[in-house]
Parts: sequence; structure tokens; C-alpha cells
Amino acid sequence: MSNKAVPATLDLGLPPSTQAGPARRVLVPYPVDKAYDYSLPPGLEAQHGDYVCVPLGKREIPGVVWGEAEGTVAPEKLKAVISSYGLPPMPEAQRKFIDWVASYTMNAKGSVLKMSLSVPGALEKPKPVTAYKTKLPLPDGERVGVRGRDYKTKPPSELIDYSRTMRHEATEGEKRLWYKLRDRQLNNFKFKRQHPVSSYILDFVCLEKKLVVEVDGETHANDQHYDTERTKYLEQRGYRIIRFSNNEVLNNTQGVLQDILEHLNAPSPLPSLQRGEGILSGLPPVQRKILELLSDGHPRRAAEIADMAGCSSSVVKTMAKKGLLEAVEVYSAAPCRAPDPDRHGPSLSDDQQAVADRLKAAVEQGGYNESLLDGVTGAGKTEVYFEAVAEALRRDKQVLILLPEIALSNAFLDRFKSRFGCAPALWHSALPPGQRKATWRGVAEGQTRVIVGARSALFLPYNDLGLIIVDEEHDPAFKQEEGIIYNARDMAVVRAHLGKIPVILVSATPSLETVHNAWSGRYDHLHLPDRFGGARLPDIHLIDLREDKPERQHFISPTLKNAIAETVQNGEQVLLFLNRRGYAPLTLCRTCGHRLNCPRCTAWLVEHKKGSLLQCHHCGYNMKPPRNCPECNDENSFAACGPGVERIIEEVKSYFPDARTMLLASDTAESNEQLREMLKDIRDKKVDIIVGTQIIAKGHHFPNLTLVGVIDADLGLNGGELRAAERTYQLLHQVAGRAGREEKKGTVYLQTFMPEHNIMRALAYEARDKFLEVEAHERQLADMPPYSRLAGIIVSGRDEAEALHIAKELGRTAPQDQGIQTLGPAPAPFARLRGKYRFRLLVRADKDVNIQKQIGAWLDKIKLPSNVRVQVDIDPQSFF
DNA sequence: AGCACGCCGACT
DNA sequence: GTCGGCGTGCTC
Repeated sequence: MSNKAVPATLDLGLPPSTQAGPARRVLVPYPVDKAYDYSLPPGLEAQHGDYVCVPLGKREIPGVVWGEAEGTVAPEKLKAVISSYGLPPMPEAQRKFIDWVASYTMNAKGSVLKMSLSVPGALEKPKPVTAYKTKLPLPDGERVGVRGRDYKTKPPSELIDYSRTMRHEATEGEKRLWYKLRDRQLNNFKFKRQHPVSSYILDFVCLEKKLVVEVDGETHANDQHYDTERTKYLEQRGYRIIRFSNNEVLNNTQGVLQDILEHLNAPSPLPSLQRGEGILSGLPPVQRKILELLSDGHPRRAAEIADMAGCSSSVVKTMAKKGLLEAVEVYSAAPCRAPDPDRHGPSLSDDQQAVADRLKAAVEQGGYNESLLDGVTGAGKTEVYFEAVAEALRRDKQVLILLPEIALSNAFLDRFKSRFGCAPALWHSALPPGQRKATWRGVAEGQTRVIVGARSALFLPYNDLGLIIVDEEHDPAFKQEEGIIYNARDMAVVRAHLGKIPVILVSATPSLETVHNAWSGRYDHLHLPDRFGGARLPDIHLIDLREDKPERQHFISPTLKNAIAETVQNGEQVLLFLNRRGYAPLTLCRTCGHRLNCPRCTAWLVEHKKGSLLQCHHCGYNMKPPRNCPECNDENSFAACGPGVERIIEEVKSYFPDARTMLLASDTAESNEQLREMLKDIRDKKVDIIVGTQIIAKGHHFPNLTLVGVIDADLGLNGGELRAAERTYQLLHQVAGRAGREEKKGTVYLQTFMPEHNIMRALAYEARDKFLEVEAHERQLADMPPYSRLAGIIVSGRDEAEALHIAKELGRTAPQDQGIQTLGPAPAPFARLRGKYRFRLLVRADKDVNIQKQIGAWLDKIKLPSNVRVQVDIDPQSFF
């Protein structure tokens, strides 16, 4: 300890607090529910919310000042805060949020904090790198802090400064284009519009050729944004500027590329000596070249300069010593520092503008406000909420856009870029560590303005969050099912409430909870009518499988088959949707009826023709199909039951041997890259019939797809899940939306055994709200959410008997009362998951019951053996 | 989460 | 007699 301990014998007769000096409560990112007291060494300031380094046991770890010392631990026993990280303090709203989530989800506060602090090394000061720049005068608006780049791939030395390529904001498609440009393959590069081309691909500065390509009055080089004013500076320095409009780039890409190419292929302008640069003539050519390369004034790292100039980095260092170059320290820049809210937005229709204005007003007004933005795909929801984002940016606030999945959002990022002129900061589990660090810091320091992220982005330490948007709010992916179990959509609403900021929930098929809130007036319900007056919504027909029977052991009904034939004949595309991977979901012994189950889980083994394996879709277990039945030992007695996509494609091929088919499931498209290829093939009309799982349901646009056949619309309705109907509706709605675009009206066939079911009728007659009303009514009758609250209790352990024992014990002592009931225990949906046995209890409580309190008191009474774990899932999404 | 403390089997 | 297995519990 740095301050001398007061000798025990010396009693000053003062109250301990006066003797002890200042102390603070510090929450540490470990599973403890209370913040610990630490003394503050003299000279160290620590405000509430400050990120500090503290000793814990033998370690030195980060923590956050949670308040004034509690004083329950004797002052002389306190350890001292080691240091402060010097970041802006975590705002009170964020700290309250962590407390709130901890108490709501029944987890330790420290565990929740951990979600905010789990970025290794992000708290330490980033180390600067040395970069070099010319000592020539710089244009106005020069910024320091250019990102120092670590190229994994050798950068191109001569052709194009493609630094943006290596940054996270380039899409795969963009990267490919850059590489081709780099390789001088521009001549024979047939540019297919696989990605919307934006100025982000084609605005660049080519140092070697002294060329600036400007699109819509701006260009980029080295993480720097140039507007026309700044490019004038380059023009004065002998650069040639060619200008395109974004429209030209979009509509005449090939021509624009040709144009650029001509300039690139023109003889290189000799390093022209400018006025006042006479001294340069005496320099060795390499050094002169380096000065030319750096003539735009941006600092670059020695290795990078060396590579550009084709020399060793010692040349750069020599020049720095001679005073020809200036060494500067640069830091990694935070991503998304300067999105431009006033960049040319798309023109909105009157309806869109009206809704956008209301959202904007909510942001302007500030304070907590909750909106549901409700409109079909293609109604332009994204563009509308971007206006709210823009408004928040004008007010210098940070914005969080939560998306269910980040993987499939390249189209989204492109839209963002074209609206705001830069990529948003991304946050998801697959983010590389370097970017993670930079983004975390950028968010904490407040430099990063817009974060687009998956659910975990909610726990980033926002410095000044001003708006949250939850897109696809109904999506089950917002539910975190492991560790701290939470629903990011609901927590986003809480975060907005605590931060006194607006939140916008967005969906074409909003969840019942959200619609319920909208109906009850808690949310502003903003409807966005289809831009095209509903003309583009497909016709949805029901096929009654009881009447319109497929052939034996087949799954496509005659009506659907005819429709497929007709569509293919017209040169249009067909999507057959079945949300089930593999060939057959169940393999049965014809002799004894034995079902092949996963030995680790309780799920059926799914037959996959691909690789001829039986697979468990829950744990990944797989085996070669046995020749003999393990039960009755009969040989070759197995029968495939039910269809998977592989089986459907087999059927399609037998019916339409000449059609070009494609199977699209998460296991047929192994990489993201491959998936994009396949989607591109569909757009390029290389396929007639696509058989796919829900991987295809999300937001892809296929202009030539006019027929969607849903093989089994009832799938997912069985099993008695609370949200089965809602989920099925959402999924089928989304799938149906794939059919027909702009000029071509689509047709959808739903094959079902229950055409009279609410869902089917709602889909066929576009009666979503009616469906939701009926659904809501049923929930109300059953005393189920959103009219009551649920909690799941999951008891798991490697020792089945022990886990079951605890589960039963919990069942015996469970709360059963007027307003609260407990069901179970029963084996959890996947009773054996990854080698652990799982049992589940379900608590239902009236809305006025404090369910956490009841559960807390109940669980506290049970003494748990160490090999059994009990987890609480408040507001479970799925159960039996 | 780490890390130490602690209480029972196979080793120099 | 010690080394080490990982069960239990604490960390200001």
C-alpha cells in the first residue's frame, strides 16, 4: 500500500473514515454481485464510472467505480486502487443498466459488467506507431491520428492506394474489385453488379499516377475523406482530377471503369518539380519518389512507404534524420468517427417522410420514447429510421443499431455507407481482436458515432448514447441463450428508458409482445405503407395436402408441381422452402420400429446424403449409417421418414430433369463467401429451382423469382411451443416476401394439412393484425405472456441422477400460489446437450408478482452440489 | 473467472 | 513421509 498504514497503537480518537482517507466501491468483471471497497491513494482521482485498475487476489484487473465506499470492510483491510485508465467515465445510465440487467436476469452484477469489459487490452492506452510525412504545407482541415496500417497482404506498390480495402469497411466484393484493379486486370474485367457499386469502390487517389477519382464531389485516400475543396490542393500539386456522379458509377460502371483505366494507363507523369522544390532535384531518385508519394501530406508508416517506393525502410529513416521527412506519432483511429448526417439522402415518399419526421421529432425532443416502425419488406423502413439516426448524429449523440445477425448484412452496410458516407462500426462475435479493441475504445471515448451490432453490442460502454434502433425486433436471435440469458430487444428498451433516450423497434412482422405494447399505447405505432401500394405483395394460395395429395413418398403436390413447371417454362425462378436440413429427419427400422437417436442428445439423427452420414443437428454428433438395426439386428431395414431439403431436391430432379437446381442450406454453403457466390448465381439466373432452408429467407432480393412453394407450412406448429404460431407466421411471411419484385407479381403456395388454421388464413388473406388479435386473445385466456410472466429454471449436470434429484427437489419446494405456479421438472427440450443432462421447470406468474424475488427465495433454500448447475431464464423464448 | 486452501492416493 | 489430484470458496 502506498500510504503508510497507521500504527495500530496510535489511536487518534478520530472516526475511522477520517483516518482511512477516501475510498470507493469498485465493481469488478467477475461473478460477484457486489462492488468491493478500495482505498484511493493520495493524488489519484476516481469519479463514479471511472475505469480503474485494482488488485483482486493476486491479480490486477480492471473495474469500474460504482460509487462511494460502502464501509463494511475495515479501512485498514482495504487494498488501494492502482491506477485510473484515463477514459471518460462510464455514464450513470450504463451503470444503472448493468445493475438493472443483473437483478432482472438474476445474475451477479460483476458477470454483467464482464460483458462490457471483455475486450482484452482495450483499456490500456493504445500504443502509437511512428509514421512519416512530408514537411510540406498541409491542406486545411488536416487531421492527426491517421490510422497506422498493418497490412497482412503486401500492399500494391505502384498502382492504387487501396488502403481502404484492408479496412473493415470493404465488403468481400469490394475487395475482389480492388485486387483486380491492383493486378491491372481492369481491361478485361467484366464487372458484374454483384454488389451495389457505390462511390466507396471507385473514389480513390492514385499517388503514382497522380490521379484523383472523385465521385459526387468526394474522394478517399488513406482513411481520409477529401471533398472538392481539398482535392483542389492536390490539383495544384499536379494531380489530375476526374469526376463522376454516383449515378454514373451505378448505371455505367463499365464505362466509368474504362475511363479510369485510360487515365491509369496513360504515361506516368514524371515527378514534376513544383515551384520552390528545386532542392529536390539533387536528391537520389528513390528519395524524390518518396517525397512525391507523400505529397498528399498524410503520414504513413515506414514499411508502407518503403513498399510503395520499392526501397528499404532505412531510406525513410535516413530521410527523417536529414529532416526531409517528419516523424509523427499516430494512433489507431476509432471506427466511424464522422458519419455525415447531411449527405444526400434518398428521396423519401410522402408517407415515408411523415414517419421519418415523427421519428426525428422524438430524437429532437429527447427523453425516453418508444416507437414501433411497422411496414412490409420494401417499404423502406431502413431509409426512414436512418433519418432518426441522422438527427441523433446532428445532436452529437451515439447511435446503436441492433441487428439479429451481422453475417448477412453487407447490403445493409452499403446502404449505410451511401447514406452517411462512411461505414458504421461493427460489433459481433467474429470481429477480429484489433478491431474489437479499436471499436470498444471508440465507443467508450465517444468518438465512434454509430455501432451496428448483434445483441452483445448493447453492453458496450457508450459514452453518450442518444438513440437505439432494434431492426427485425421479432427475431429470436436477439435472445441470448447462454451464460447471462437475456433478450436484447427488451434490454434495449430498458437501456433507452434508463438513458432517457428514444428507442425504435422495427419489423415487418412484429412480435406479439411489441404489438401488444403498441396497442396499449405504450409505443408509438408508426405504419409504413408499401411504396407500391401493395401491388408487389405476392398472391398467397393454400394447398390442402389432404385433397391435393403428393405421390406416395413424395412431398410436392400436383398443383405446386404444375406451378413449378409453368414458372420454369416462363424462364422465371422457383424457390421451394423447407426449413429442414438433410435428407430425412428420422430414420426408422421397418422391422422393429427403432428410431436412430443421438447418443448424446435426445434428438433424432438426421440422414444426410451429402457425406452419407447420420447427423445430430444439436450437438454435431455424426455416424455412418449402420447396416444392421442396433435393436433387432435386421439388415438394411431402415426407412427414411419425412422430407429434408436434400430429399426435396431429389424429387425436383426426378420431376424436372432438365431444370437447373440448387440446394441452399447452412451446410451446403460452407463459407460466407460461398453463400454469396450461390446467391449471385441465383441473381444471374444460373438456376431455375432453388430448394432452401431459412438461410434464404433473410433479406435477399431475387428479381426473377416469381414462385415460392412452402413444402411444409405446418412445420414448427407442432410441439406446443408458446410462440410456435407467431414464429411460423413470421417465417412464412418472410419467405413469401421472396416472391415477386417490382414489375413481376409473385405467387406463393403454402402446402398445409390445416388450411383452416389462423396462420394460413392470415397469410392468405393478408390479415396479420387479425391473426395477432386472435393469438393475443388465446394467450390472454391461457394466462400466458404478454399477459403474464414466465421463467425457466434449467438444472443441468453431468451426473444425471444428481441433476434429476435437484430438479425434483426444486419441484417439490417450488412456488405454488394464487398468482404463481410452477410446472415440472421435465427433461429440457434437449435433455442431453453436449454431454450434460438437463431438466427444466417453468414458472408462470401474474404480472403483479415479483417473479425474480420469488425465484430467488426459492432457489436460496436449496443447497447445490458443485456438479449441478441451476440457471434462470427470465422470459424464455422456447420451452415445451 | 482465477487462485489458494485443503484433504486423500501413489511415489522418491 | 511428500507430490499432486481437483472439490470448495473467496476475492475489498
